[in-house]
Amino acid sequence: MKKLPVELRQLEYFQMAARLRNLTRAAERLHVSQPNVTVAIKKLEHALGIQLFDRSQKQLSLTPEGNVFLARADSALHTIHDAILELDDYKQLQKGTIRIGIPPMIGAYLFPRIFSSFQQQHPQLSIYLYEEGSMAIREKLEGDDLDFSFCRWQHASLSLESPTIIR
Amino acid sequence: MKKLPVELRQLEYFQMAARLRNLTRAAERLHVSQPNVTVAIKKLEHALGIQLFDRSQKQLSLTPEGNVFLARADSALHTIHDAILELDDYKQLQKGTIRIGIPPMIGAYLFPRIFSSFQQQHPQLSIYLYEEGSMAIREKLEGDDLDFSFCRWQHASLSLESPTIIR
DNA sequence: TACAGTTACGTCCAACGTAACAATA
DNA sequence: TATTGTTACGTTGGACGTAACTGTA
Repeated sequence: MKKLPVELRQLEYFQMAARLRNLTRAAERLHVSQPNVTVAIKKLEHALGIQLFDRSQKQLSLTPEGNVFLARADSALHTIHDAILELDDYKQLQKGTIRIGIPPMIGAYLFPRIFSSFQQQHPQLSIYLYEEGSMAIREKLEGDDLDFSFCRWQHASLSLESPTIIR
Repeated sequence: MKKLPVELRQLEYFQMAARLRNLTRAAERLHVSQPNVTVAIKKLEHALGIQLFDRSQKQLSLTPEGNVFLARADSALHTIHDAILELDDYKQLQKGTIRIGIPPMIGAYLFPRIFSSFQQQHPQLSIYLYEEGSMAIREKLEGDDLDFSFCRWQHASLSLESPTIIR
């Protein structure tokens, strides 16, 4: 595997410049001085051995190769951005509280075993257990007062359509 | 869009360390000194606010979060790697020669118009035109002596199965 | 003691901002 | 002349390697 001749910052500068078609405004948005954007993109072009922008007009535009590369840069930056969001969720889960709704009938007989084994695996998690009837649970779940619940009904409302499986 | 707190080099170091489960050997493979790998990964962990490696054992291993992040890092690095390969192809095309096989019958009547408009759009490309019979063209194509051809036959050989469309 | 990882430190490159310059409408 | 991009330059943060230190089989 050859070493990558590209820097993430260069990709970000290029992405912004390509979107705004204007180095000055891109620099403002990126909170850096304008020459840095010029230089970063020039270095990127040199590293890739290809011209990304057409500078012949007043309004700069992407070359065809620039367009190709932009799509890839978008994808890579998006992937990294998502990874960070994903880890943020993870962190929140690690120190957070899980609010579970559960009907008394199930809760009394089935839940204790699950609960104690879960607590062993995730000692940093607090679990708040709401033992209530299905209708009350449904209301709390829709109001985001519960994270999830064990219960069952015929017609789920639209706001609760995506099922989540946690193992 | 918030600024990314991550560097590509950090991702590369992390990726190699995760694969080899050994910072010393990772450093060798990456052609950098071993402390740099330690520091880079620590900075990455700090930037992400999460622990990527379990260092409690002799042989280090990924934490669950580390595994999650590795998949994303792999994806991002792969995307950028692919982008560079794609541009390399593009560059080769830009300064290269396209070798086209075409049967005389088609070539004489249909090709001149296409050829001249293509030359206008890509003046840097040389086109070598081989006007021959289908069997001769097929042999040259399979031997990589032609880039593509216009012709038609019943049973294409296995080495020519992937069709390419260039517009 | 051998091996893997961390900490400390001095060096150097490259990213930064400021400022001067060039080009185009 | 106003606007946008480029070139020049001095400063500095951070990535590097060397070396000393820590911890564990």
